Amino acid sequence: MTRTRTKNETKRKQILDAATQLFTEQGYAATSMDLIAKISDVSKQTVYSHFGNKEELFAAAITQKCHENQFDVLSEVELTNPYETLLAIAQRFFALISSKEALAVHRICAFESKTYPQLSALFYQAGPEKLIDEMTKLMVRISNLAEYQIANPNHAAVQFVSMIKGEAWCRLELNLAETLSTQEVAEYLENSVQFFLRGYRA
Amino acid sequence: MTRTRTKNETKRKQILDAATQLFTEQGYAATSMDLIAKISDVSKQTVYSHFGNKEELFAAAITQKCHENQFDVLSEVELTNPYETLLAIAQRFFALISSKEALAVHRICAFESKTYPQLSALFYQAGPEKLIDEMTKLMVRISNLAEYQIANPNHAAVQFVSMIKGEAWCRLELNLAETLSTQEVAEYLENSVQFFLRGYRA
DNA sequence: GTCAAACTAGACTGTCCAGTTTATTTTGTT
DNA sequence: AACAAAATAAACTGGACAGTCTAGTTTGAC
Repeated sequence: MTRTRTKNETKRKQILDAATQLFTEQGYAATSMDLIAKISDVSKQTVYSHFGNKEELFAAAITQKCHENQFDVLSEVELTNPYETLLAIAQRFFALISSKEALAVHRICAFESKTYPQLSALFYQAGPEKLIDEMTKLMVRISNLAEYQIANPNHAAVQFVSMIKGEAWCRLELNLAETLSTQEVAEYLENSVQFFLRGYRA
Repeated sequence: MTRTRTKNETKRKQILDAATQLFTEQGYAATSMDLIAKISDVSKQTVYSHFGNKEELFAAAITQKCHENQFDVLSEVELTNPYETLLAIAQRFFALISSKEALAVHRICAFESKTYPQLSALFYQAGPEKLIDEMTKLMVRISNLAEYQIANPNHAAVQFVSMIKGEAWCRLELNLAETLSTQEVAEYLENSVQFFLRGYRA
């Protein structure tokens, strides 16, 4: 019977949290293992004991972030008023993708996609793909209403999501968002939902 | 009269080309000045003589790339057939943003936007902003046709451009484009242009 | 209470790299 | 042809950093 002692799960979490924050904020190359150890208030050796090397830690950190921040399921929403429903979805979705965290993870996944294709695939599956799938189902349901006619629900889902992201998101990703007024965004979202429903009215 | 000798413009271009390629492919941190010198077939000292330091060279390289790859002016296109016109624009635009080069520049500008906000601003002005401006003018012209009614041409331009980018571009930016069939993309673009015109029909 | 494994602190190795220095060669202008 | 600046080659400096090693401390399972 060999004595065993489990590694401290709290410390693991501290390391992972610090790593996630630093990697997403500063990128892979610019983040040092020494700093991660310091910020997580743990010795460097402990970092290496929990995660074999920098690459492993990076993968673990990004993977964790992808699994948080999932967009809530929306297949069971009411559809009595498609405009109100879609507008609410649009607003929640825009808020999610505008968050500092989501933007940072997206930036780093895109940037490191050559070096870490598994991570960008993971990001895609946990984020855009999942959302498009959900939205496609919703489009089918809208199409079943008498007033609307959607020949290709998948295309419609992509069109809706892309439109909602819009150019505002492009500015956000480039860190040029000082000029972004909530008023303008709200108007754009309303206009877009109206336009979308008009385009698919039977 | 002091003797002068101009720096070799050819060498400057060699350096800038190598730097652009390496920076966009590998990022700022991962690209060394030694490698840039080697690839541009020039001594390291010459690199430092033409561009004072790494940051300057990086800025010069990205700036250059932003000024190439401009989307051609489209304000003078024919409008006898809006569908054909918009479809042609959609196809050209999608081809441009799908190019390896454009994707690489976008990735690095987004990633380094904290460190080099001037560069992401430059990218935005030379790319998205310019295009939206042109498209807005086009939307005004479409709205002047009897069959169409566009209350907010700017929103319409953003909607059109965002939709065309669509989800395919998201996959491309994440380097997940193996699954991208030209057939599917073509269908999506046609469907989107039709949908767009339907939504803004008077 | 014992013991092995988790943890700590910090020194250390080897590598990479930005930027400089030096000594020499090339080249364009006068 | 003369000369000053441009270019080259290669060594060098100093700092950062991934990963290892050592020596000692804490802790939890038995």
